[in-house]
Amino acid sequence: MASITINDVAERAGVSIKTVSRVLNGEPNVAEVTREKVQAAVAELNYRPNLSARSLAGSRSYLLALLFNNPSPDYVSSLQLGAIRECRKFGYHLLIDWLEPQSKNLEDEVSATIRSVRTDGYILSPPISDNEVVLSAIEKSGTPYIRIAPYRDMDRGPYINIDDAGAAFDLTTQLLDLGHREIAFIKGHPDHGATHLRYGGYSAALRAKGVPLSQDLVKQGDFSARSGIDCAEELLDRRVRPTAIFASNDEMALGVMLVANRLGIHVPDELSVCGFDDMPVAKLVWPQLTTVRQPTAEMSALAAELLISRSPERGGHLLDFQIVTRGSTGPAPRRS
Amino acid sequence: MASITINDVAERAGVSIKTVSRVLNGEPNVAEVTREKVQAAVAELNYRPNLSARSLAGSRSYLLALLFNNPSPDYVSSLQLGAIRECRKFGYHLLIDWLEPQSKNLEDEVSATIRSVRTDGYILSPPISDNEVVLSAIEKSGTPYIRIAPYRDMDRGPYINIDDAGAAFDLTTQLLDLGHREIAFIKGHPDHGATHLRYGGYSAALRAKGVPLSQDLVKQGDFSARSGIDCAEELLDRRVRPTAIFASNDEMALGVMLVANRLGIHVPDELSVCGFDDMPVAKLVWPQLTTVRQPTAEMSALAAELLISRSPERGGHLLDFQIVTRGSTGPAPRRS
DNA sequence: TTGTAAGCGTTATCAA
DNA sequence: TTGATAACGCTTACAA
Repeated sequence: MASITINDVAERAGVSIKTVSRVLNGEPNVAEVTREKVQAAVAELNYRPNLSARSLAGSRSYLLALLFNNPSPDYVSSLQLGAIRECRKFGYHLLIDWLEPQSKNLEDEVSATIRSVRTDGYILSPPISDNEVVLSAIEKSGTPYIRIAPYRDMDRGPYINIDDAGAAFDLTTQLLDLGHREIAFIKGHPDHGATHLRYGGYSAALRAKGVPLSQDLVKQGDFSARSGIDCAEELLDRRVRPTAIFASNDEMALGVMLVANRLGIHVPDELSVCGFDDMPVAKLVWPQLTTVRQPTAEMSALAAELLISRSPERGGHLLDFQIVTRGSTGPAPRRS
Repeated sequence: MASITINDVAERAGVSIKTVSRVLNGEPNVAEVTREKVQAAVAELNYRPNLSARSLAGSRSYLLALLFNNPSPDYVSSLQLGAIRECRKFGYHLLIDWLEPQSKNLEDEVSATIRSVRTDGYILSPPISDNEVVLSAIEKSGTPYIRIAPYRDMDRGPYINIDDAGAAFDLTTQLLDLGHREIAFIKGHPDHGATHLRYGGYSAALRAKGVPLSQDLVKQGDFSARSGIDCAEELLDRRVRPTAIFASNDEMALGVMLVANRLGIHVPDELSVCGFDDMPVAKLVWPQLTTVRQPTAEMSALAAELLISRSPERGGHLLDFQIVTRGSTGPAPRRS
């Protein structure tokens, strides 16, 4: 049970522990022969350095933390996988925590965590990316962090996002080009930056084509399928229906599809529907959803990579999105 | 930036660091006055013990790890939340890792992780719960572990599950009582214990009522909605259809509902559908799914609690399930 | 290029 | 009931 330590390796290789440490950390100024001897000893003993000891003695903990509070398991899960994959590449491990923004002692919880477990960095996913309490607690600790898809204070620190507004603009324009004029929009949760950016893109596209924006066609959802259902019911259960509904994420679009189905409204002949995110659910519904693919896992992987390489420079990393046209959108029906 | 250590607390309280340590760990033999003095100092300085130091010096790391490889983000996410909640109660933190069972160097990956980051315990979720390589690697390290919903070697160590077979038996019986005789079954991924147990319950129920089990009505899925769609197509796209389909999880049941929808088959009048798990998706489809509710988050919370309290005794903890009857099941249609 | 010695912030040992 | 003092397994100065 007694585990193998750096001393065992040093002894076996016939060098000092400092030299073993050098090899382990890829430091320069080690003779090639010595390096090989040490590596051989490490391999023979199947030695793994103890994380706690490393963390206590040195300046890195080989731990990253992902903070989230997001109603979409698909989205979070995708972020987790991207981060885990990247962590593994570099011998890092991922710690996760669910934060409750409306918790009264959020500040305490966060700062207690920060000071007891010193991770090498935090990945903040929306809506935590814009949470002032969390941000300032982390900043106070001096720990590096990266925000995924933030909305405010863009020059506050490093972040990763896609051009949410541009994507919504493009998709809306595509609907307009198909002849749609009554395009409804279902907004996401107000705490998420994407909500505002996507809505901005939608309204800009209408404006660009000179189509008036009617508040009757804009509904407030919260990114959950449930809210998509509720909003769709309001939008579709009336005399004059929109010819298209742009739900600002796929889960809400699923809700729309379910309602359309139930009401016997044919998609896309009578109603075009599109979503955002290209989550697995987009390919399950029939017809499959026209949506925007964003590289979720790549975003968190990049975040992890930046934190691990210790080069998270202030400023943004903009990744590419892609409009994915599937069967749920089509030409606007002619009004009788 | 220099963080507050146990020395600062000791100085402020006018005691030795050992005494502070005693108070921190709730050890006996500390005078009440002393205890209060120390607690006051801790509060004033807002001191938090350093995890790495604790882990290095002592026998606990205040870290738990959840291992998974599961196609259902809903399920995994629910397990994570249960574990996180419980961890927070006791000042623990949760580390997660995605394992690839078919990876050639799985053994290495697991044992490397185990020996570099010494967690106080592992929570194994299906299908990892039955992975021999992972199990023996953990056992070799002497780290406690708890299996969620395992299938084999039940007396190998502690585990937590529900009576999957019993639940499937009850639900199948309910369908039989509604008059169904042609009840199709969609199996889950073969690596998951639940797959075999649920199928066992289904067939036992048929046997109990003297209804012959037809292999034509049993399809092999993998717990993904996609596979539910594929199996449903095979089952429904034929002259003589089953009158009910029991999908062994909700995601596959969603697939079935989508296909039925597409084919214009009315649920539940022409076809009864039921699922298993009572995931959020069960309430999204229309009609809502009849399913089995299992306390996923409670299962992982219990696992965490047992590991933290260091009392994971060999043997099982059986939690209650509940049949949830909703609109997707009804009396069998009369054959013309 | 290599090694010695001093921490890092806790818990464990053992004596007072 | 308390407190010196020695680990724990590493990294970081600083020498050699």
